[in-house]
Amino acid sequence: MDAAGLLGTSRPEQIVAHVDMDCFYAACEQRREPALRGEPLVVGMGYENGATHGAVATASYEARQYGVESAMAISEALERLPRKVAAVADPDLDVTDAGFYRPVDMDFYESVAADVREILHTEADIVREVSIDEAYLDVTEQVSWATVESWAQDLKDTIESEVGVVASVGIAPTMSAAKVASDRDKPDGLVVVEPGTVREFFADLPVEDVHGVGPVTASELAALDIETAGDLAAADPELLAERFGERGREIRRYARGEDERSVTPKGDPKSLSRESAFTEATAEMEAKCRQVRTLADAVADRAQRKGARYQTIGIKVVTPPFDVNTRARSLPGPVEEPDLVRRVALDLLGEFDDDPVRKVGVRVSNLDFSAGEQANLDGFGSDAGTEEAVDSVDNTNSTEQNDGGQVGLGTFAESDGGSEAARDAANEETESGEKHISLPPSQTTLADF
DNA sequence: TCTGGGGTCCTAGGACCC
DNA sequence: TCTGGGGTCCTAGGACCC
Repeated sequence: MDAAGLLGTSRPEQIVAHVDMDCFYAACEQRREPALRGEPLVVGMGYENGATHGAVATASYEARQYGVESAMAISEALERLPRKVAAVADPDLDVTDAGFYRPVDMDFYESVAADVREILHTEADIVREVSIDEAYLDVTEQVSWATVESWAQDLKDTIESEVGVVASVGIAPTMSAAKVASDRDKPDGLVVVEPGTVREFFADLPVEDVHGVGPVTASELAALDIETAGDLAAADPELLAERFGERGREIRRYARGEDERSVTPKGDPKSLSRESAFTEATAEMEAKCRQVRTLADAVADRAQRKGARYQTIGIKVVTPPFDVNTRARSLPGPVEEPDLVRRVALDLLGEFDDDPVRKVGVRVSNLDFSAGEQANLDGFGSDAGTEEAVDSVDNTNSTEQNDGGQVGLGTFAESDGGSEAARDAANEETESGEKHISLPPSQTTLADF
């Protein structure tokens, strides 16, 4: 509609900075435990001190020297880089070729990331956080191409002196180029890609470096003799579209330095989920149910803290060797009802009764953030109508929410007016025998689910 | 190399409606 | 009874990102 939209690329050059913390989890551990600085250090997810299961979340550069990479199984990492204590005890091992292992501590990393974020928001007008350790900044209005490098150096210095972790920064006229630039000279990198040089900058890079090209696409591209970003930039767009759909055109545009995206702050999440793996695959229903209940409660709790109501509840079940199954069920309208998350998740899990399972997850999606405080009132009101939890297992805190004399909340009773009638209607089958449920979207008494 | 946890977007098929 | 075509919503899976 507006001129910028019609003109596309002719919009004035943006100046985009991509800020990427260097092996962030490891850096946080080193900040907390300075003796770990300069040592090979592995931070493991699903890992407990002294154990061998889990996967590498982050490895320090010293640990990477030994071939330890992120996403690698801890067991394999240990083969390449033994634990220091093990090496001390074992005469066959060299203590100098050993390292330290720590479990992930997200709460701590979050607190460090918050400190970094504060600096980013102080130093840039527009910030888009991509993950805990990465963000795009739009600094078009505050610096020029002539001054951006010293601005970036100041930013890096500030982060290091105030927070104690190191960032790499890439500057470019597009987001995709800035991202690659921040990675170019890690650790402690600072790379500026001037306007007009983006395609040239990409040309010799392997296709995997292009945003949106993962292992699967890369090997399919290799079969087409497309191995560098330059090859991709020069490839026939129709051929790519045929092979990869719209994404094919998109990765080609990125490789050519064409990226229309502008930096916008991140909006509300689209889904919330929790998952966790069993130490080894189990077919035992009781164990699976217990896990799903725990995850369902955790997800519902997060949704509540974020003020999100959800219309779809789903599970993920990973069966050996590594088959990912998802099941989901949508409700007539968004709700905030932890008990429902549990019941639906357990119900969906029923399909996998006898299957060995290595991992389960619970997700809510179709989120609605519009409710605000009304969600709490709704949630409370509907609680009264929902009968006791089906499985009466751990009801240790069942006493709290019961009466409490909530007369003071009478003001909203009006808006809840027709609910009881609607409820009754919904719980009966229509005369024709169809199960036609026509609840208004805000209705939360969905006992049938 | 048997593989953690939290997300996003895209695609394809089926149901359903007009 | 058979026939069109378009649109939307839902589910499931896949690829990708960090």
